Parts: sequence; C-alpha cells; structure tokens
Amino acid sequence: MVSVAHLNPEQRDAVLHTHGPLLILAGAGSGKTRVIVHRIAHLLAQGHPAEAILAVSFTNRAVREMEERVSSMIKDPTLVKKLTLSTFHSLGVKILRKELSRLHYPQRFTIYDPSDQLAILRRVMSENRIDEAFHPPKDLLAAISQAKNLFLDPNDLVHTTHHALYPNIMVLKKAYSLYEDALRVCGAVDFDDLIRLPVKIFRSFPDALHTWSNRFQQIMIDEYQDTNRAQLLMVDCLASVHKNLCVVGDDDQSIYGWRGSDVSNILHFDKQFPGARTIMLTQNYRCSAHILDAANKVIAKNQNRYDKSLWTDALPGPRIGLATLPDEEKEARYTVEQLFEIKHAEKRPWRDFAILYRTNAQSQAFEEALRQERIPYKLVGGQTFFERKEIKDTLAYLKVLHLPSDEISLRRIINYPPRSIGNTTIDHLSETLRDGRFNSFYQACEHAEQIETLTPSARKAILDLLQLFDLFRLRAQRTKLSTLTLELLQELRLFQHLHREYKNPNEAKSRIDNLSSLINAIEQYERRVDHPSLDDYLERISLDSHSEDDDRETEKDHVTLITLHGAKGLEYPVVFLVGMEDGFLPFYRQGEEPDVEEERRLCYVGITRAKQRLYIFRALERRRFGRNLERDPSRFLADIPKELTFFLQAEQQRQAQSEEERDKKFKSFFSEIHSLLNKS
DNA sequence: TATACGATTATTTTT
DNA sequence: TAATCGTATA
Repeated sequence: MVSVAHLNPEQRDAVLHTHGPLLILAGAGSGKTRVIVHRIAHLLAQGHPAEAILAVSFTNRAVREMEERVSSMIKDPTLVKKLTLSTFHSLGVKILRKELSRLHYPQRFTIYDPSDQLAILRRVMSENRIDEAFHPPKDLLAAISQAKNLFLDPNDLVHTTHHALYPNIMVLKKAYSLYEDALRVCGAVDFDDLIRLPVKIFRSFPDALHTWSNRFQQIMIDEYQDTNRAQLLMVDCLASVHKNLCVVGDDDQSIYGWRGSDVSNILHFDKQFPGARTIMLTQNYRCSAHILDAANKVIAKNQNRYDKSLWTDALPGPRIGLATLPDEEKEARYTVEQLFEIKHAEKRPWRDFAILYRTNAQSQAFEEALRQERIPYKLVGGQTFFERKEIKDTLAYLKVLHLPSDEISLRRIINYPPRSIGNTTIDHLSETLRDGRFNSFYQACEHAEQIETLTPSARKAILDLLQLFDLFRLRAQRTKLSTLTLELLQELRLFQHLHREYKNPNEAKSRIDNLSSLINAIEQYERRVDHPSLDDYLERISLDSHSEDDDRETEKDHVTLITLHGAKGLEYPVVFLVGMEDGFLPFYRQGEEPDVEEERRLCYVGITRAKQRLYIFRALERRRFGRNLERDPSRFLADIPKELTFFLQAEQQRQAQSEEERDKKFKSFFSEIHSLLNKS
C-alpha cells in the first residue's frame, strides 16, 4: 500500500482521485512532482497495469526526475520500466514509428532541427522564386510552426482569420505546402510534426486511434499550462476512451505563449473535459515567507488567471535585497561581490547561487565578472554541443548513412571536406529532380553517370563519395558506432582538414577536441544503453540535445547563469534577479507593446525560484547597440511591498538622493529668480 | 574557393 | 557595438 500520510490534504485528494478528468492547479513549489509520483505509485497499488499508465512532461529533465523519484518509491525496476514516462515529443516519435507510413512517408524518418528546417525552407523558396528579401525565411518558418501548433494545414489558412500569423497568407500557404512536401521527400519531420502528425493519423485512421486510446487507462500531463492546441488535441485523442486524464500545471507560470502555448487550455479545462474536478495546491514548501509574499503581490495584478494565493509555514526569512547600479558592468561586479560575501558569511557552496536574467545577452557581463574572480560558473543555454558546426557535419554523415533521402544532411557534407563538388554540380543534380528524372537527391547522385551536364571530374567525385557511404554502411553491420565514427573521421581526413581550414591553431584544436568528445559521448551511450544502434542514437540526440552534460554536471559545484525561461522548474537557495528594468521585464522594444501579463508571470517565476535569499538588481544605464540608454525601473518592482525589501547600498543610495535634492533645489531657485526677473 | 566588405540586425525557445 | 550574412571580387 502506498503511504499517503505525509501528504497534505489537497495533495492526498489529488493522489486518490483516479477516476475521470482531474485538474491539479499546482502553485510554485507546492510539491507537484511529489503528487505525480505518489499518484503513479497509488495507481499501481490499485492494480492498474504499468503499461496502461502514461505520464507526459515537456522536458527531458522533468522526465528524468520523474523516473528517479518513481524508482526510489517503487522497488521493482521491471515494473518501472513498463511505465510510459516521456516527453510530448518522444511520445510523438513513439507513435510515428508505428504509424507514420499511413501518411505516405517512408518507413524511416529523421527529425530536423530548426537549422535544418531553415535550410529546407530556403531551398524550396529559391526553387519557387519566393524572394527572401520580401519574405524572411525566419518569419515564414515561425508562421508555419505556429500554424502547425494550431493544427492548421496549408489549406486551412485564410487571410481573414489567420493574418496574425503572417501578413501575406497566399505566400504562407505556398511556402508551408512546399515545405511540407520537401520534408516528406527527405523522409524528415520537424519538432511540431511530432505532435501534429499523430493527431492527423488519429483523426484519419480510427483503428490507430482505437489502439492508442485503449492502451492508456491513466494519463497524466505535467506543465499543462504550456500545452498548445495540437498538444491538447493529442491528449484529447489519447484520453478519449478511458477519460482518466489528470493534468497538472500553474496558469501563473505560463511563459511560452509566444511559442504557441495557450493558457486557455488550463483555464478552460473543465469545459474541454466536462465533469472535471479541480484541486488547488496552495501550500508552498520552497520559499521563505517574505519571498512568497512578494511573489503573491506581483502576480495578483494579473487579470486572466485563477484567483489564488500561496501560503507557507516557513519563517519570514531575510528581506529582499535591492540595489541600483550605474551600468551593467557595475551591476555584474556588484552581484559577484555580494555573492562572494554571502558565500563566505553563510558557508555556502557555489551551487547555492543562481543569476537570473531575461535575455541571454545579459549573461556576458556576469561571465566576465565571475571569470575575473575565478568563480566557477555554468552558463545554461546558448549554443549546445550538438549545434556546433563540426559536430553537425559529422552527424550529417551518420544521418545520410542512416537515411539516404535526407537531402539537407547530404547537401551539407557533399562538398565538405572539399572534394571539388561546387555549386554548378549541385545545381545540375537538383535540376534532374525538378524535371522528374529522379525522385531523391541521393538517387540523382547514384545515377551521376547518366547526367550529361556533369563534368567527368564531378561525376567521379560524386561516385567516390557514394562509394564511401556504401563502404561504411557495410562496415556498420559489424562495427560499433563509436569505432565507425572514428574511422569515418580518419577516412575523411577531417582532422587534417580542420588544421588547414582554421588558421588559428587553437580553434582547430578545440574543434578536434569537440569531435573526440563526440566519440566519447557515443561510447558512453553504448555503455549505458541495452541495444545501442545508429537509429536510436540519432533519435536520442535530436530529442535530448543536452543529455551529454546532464548526468554528471549536476554534482559539480558552480554558480548557475540562466534565463528566466530556463529557470522554470528549478530552485536555488540564493537568487539574483538582475536587469529589473522597464524594457527587460517587461521586455519590449520601442514601438511594440509588451505582453505585460506574460512578462509578469515571468517575473513571478523568477521570484519563486528563490528558497532563502532573493536579490533584485537593476542598472541606470545600459549599452545597447553601441548607445548608452537610460533605464527606468521595472514596473513590477512597485508591486513588491516596501516592508519586504531593503536597500543594499544604503550609503550610495543616500548620496544619490541628496544629489537629486540639491539638483531640485537648484532648479527651483533658478525658476524663482526667473519669475522675479520676468515680473520686473 | 577564399577572403573581404558592407549591410543588417539584434527576446524568450522546454522539443 | 558586434556578430552574422550575403554578395562581390580576386
């Protein structure tokens, strides 16, 4: 029997309610993962088969945490393995692996990341004379993504209702459908397709829907406030038979609206799933009372939300420290100074500290200040390992080995390292596709002999490359992936090429180091997994690009630098919320309206990351695009009651104030004289 | 095919 | 400002 004794009454209710739709409104730090994990244990104890339980979250991190905590509660590892604990996207892949051929896709498929998406879109645009100058590919891609998230096909788009997606609907329709066709030819899907296509399949093939909706008797969705329309439809399909759907989320932490997530999914859950019960978890176990109080006051100003207020048993704790610095460099230096002082006064490890900001660019000043003081830090976000050029190039070879129809990957490496296949050759190859002679780029290469326009040397180069692929495909049968990759790099003489390509020997060296890290990562993967394969490896890295550093990194002792978005779901004993200025939080650019409610939620997320100590800093002036800009304090600062805060630099503050007063007196003196003179 | 130059353009981005 | 990108040019 699962012990429910150490849960609070609401948590207990949530665990024990297992029949019919259930909405758990879980405030920040209210123990929601705990509830999910207990609920899974309880369902198993009730006799639900593990195979019939599905729990979905957004991030791999959240899924891993769920796995770990379930495992420590349920001692039987074979039982845990039978549960489906997965991200939305890996669930999508799981479904597509079985069902995608129904939509006339090839049996295998690859997943294209945003840079692949952009490459493929730009290609179809240039082939169809859509001018990039008038139609920025990035904007079109964003619009296509939004359309997919709304579960709209190209044909569904009409100007009158969808002009917000993109100003020119005809162009959007055209680009979207060309893009779709191109993806299909490549045997590729994008991230949005991982949600959209399963729904399409469920809608068109009742037997597919039948299989999947019968399978899961119990479904739990985490971070429900971040779901978009397509995800809602997917959930709706999966839960359509058993209707045992439990969603967990917090409308106040919905911060991905700009990516298509729709707060109304959680706000109107009971309309979508009639008879739903709602349970609110309002006791916060994370923050000190002052911090929680401030968070409550800030978020209360939002209109579009469930009316609720979190409470805590915790002590008030120290007040929130405020400081205003002259510019961003001083802000960073001051932050590091404070951090250092607290660390030593309270004997804290570095990992207790996090610096939270709105935009990645803000991290720079803090990195510099931390480096100067030789403080270990970890920058979360930015370019990931798998986005590095040399890594992408190598993986492109592996991807073509795995799926020859992957044209984007093939084009990426067809002349890298250079093998004298220039643009003209590539154009000639593409032409044969357009006139229908061949139906894939790879196939055109295979028939290079028959393409008259090619020069003999180009023909040879192409056939040599294909031979290399054939050779390695053959080797792949008996060689393990890590060895195969190394052999490939040697065959390509890529290390030698990198030395030639980068004049700066350090850069060449660092790229080579990265490649050997890749080999290491593959070896690690081979050790960790039961049945390693190229197929499986490629899928993993496209769905979990941070996996290489996640497992061991967490144990290291360092300060964390992270954006507010990235910090959601995390907590730190000491938090510095920096750049608290109008324009950053709420973020907006001149001439554009900020989405104040969403920005306020972001601010709320930031405040509620702090367990014991919170500091909020701002700068008076900031260099932006080469100009110095004066900055006003964030309007959200005014919503934090004065009695919860104190000014860290009281001395400096007083000085500044007295200067200001002197200034004022000076001015009024002058205006008096002025008026006197005028009278006379 | 490498380099150089001028234009462009600066959020957040779980997957 | 600075980093990126596309085009021009050798």
